[in-house]
Amino acid sequence: MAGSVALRREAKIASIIEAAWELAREHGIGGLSLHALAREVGMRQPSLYEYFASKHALFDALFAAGNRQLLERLDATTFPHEPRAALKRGLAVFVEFALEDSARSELLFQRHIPGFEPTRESYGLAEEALDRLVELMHDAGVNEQGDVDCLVAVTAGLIDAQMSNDPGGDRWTRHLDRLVDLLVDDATTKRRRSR
Amino acid sequence: MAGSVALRREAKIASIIEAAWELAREHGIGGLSLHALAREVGMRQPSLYEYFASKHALFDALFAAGNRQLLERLDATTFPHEPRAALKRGLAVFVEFALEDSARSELLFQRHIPGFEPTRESYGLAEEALDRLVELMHDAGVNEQGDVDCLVAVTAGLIDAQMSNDPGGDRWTRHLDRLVDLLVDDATTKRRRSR
DNA sequence: GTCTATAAATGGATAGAC
DNA sequence: GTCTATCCATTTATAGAC
Repeated sequence: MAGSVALRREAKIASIIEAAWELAREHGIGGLSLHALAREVGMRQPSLYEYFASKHALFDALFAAGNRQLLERLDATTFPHEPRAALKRGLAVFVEFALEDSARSELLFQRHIPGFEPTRESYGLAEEALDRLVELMHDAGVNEQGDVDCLVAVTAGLIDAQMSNDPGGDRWTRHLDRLVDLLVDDATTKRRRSR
Repeated sequence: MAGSVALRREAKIASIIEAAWELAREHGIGGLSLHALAREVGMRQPSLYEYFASKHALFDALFAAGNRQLLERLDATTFPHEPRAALKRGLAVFVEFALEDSARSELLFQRHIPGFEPTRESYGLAEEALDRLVELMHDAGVNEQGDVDCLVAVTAGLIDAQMSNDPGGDRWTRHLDRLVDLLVDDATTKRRRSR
C-alpha cells in the first residue's frame, strides 16, 4: 500500500496525457489549451499545475510519450531477414506511425510549437528511434551519411505530402519501396565509389 | 493627377506588406501581430483596417505576393536547352527561393496558419508556379503523375530537412541533382513500362 | 489536491471623434 | 484616413481558501 498514492498519481498523469492527445487530434497540437484539457479530465485549469509545472512540461511529456510509442511500435515489428526488406519494413512502420496521428507527428517531427524545445532526456528517445532506422540502413549497405540523409529526407517528404494533401490515402506513400530501391541501389553500387 | 490618390494607397499597401515580411522573418509568420505591424509602419493598429479588411486578408495578400515573387524568379531564370538540365535548374531555383526566407515558405508551402485558406485568386498563382515546374518535368520525359509526385515530394523533403536542421547549409540540398537523375532515369527507362 | 478568483498579457476587431 | 478608447475573447500562470 506504500506506493498506492504514487500509483494513483501516475495513473492520473497518464489519463491527462491521453486526454491531451485526444484534444490535439481535434484542434491540432498548437490549439491545445489547458482550460479545455482540464475540463476533459474533470478538473479546473489551475489543478493541472499539480501534475505539470508548465505547459511546456506537458508538451515535453507528450513528446516523450509519443517517441516511446514509436519505439514500442518498432519493438513489436518482426523484420524480414533480408536487410533491404527489413529496411523497407522499418520505414513503412515509420510512415504508418506518422500518418495515423497528425497531431502527434506535428509535435514529434515538425517544429510547430512556439518556444518548445524537448528536454535532453526526451530528445534522447527521439534519437533512439532514429538510430533504429539508421541501423536498418547500415544493414542494407547504406553507410555514407549523405545517403542516409537522402533516405530520411525522401521518407519525410512522402509523409509530408501525403499528410498535407491526401490524409488517409496512399498517393505518395505507395512509392516508398520503389524510392528505397532506387536510393539503396545507387548507394551500394560500385560505380559511386569511383567518384 | 487623377490616380495619385490610388497610387499613394497602393504604395502604402506595398510598404505594409514589406514590413509584414520583415516582422514575419523575425517572429515567424504565426507570430505576426497587427499591433506590431502597425507600429512598424508608423500607424496604430486600427488604421490597418483601412487597407486590409481582416488579418486573413493580409495573409492572403502576403500569400499572393510571395507566389508572385516565385513566378518572377522563374521568369528571370535562363534555362539550359537540355531538358533534364533545365529541370535541375528549375528545381534548384525553387529550392533557393524556399530556403532564403523561411517565414515566406511557412506561409506559401506549409499549412501553418490556424484558419487561413488563400482565396481562389491567390491560390491560382501558387498553381501557376507549380505548373511551371511540372512542365519542366514533362519536357524531361517525366509524364506519369506518380513520377511527378515523387519529384515534388523529394524536392520538398530536401528543403524541409535543410530548413529545419541546417538552415544556410547544403547538407541535404546538395543531393538534389543526384536524386533528380535517379528519378528521371527511372521514370524514363523502358523497363518500367513493362510493369 | 482541488477549488475560486484573479492577475497579466496578447491580440483581433469595432465605434466614433476628428 | 487616422486616431483614442474600448470590447471581447483567449490563455498561461499564481495566490490563497478549503
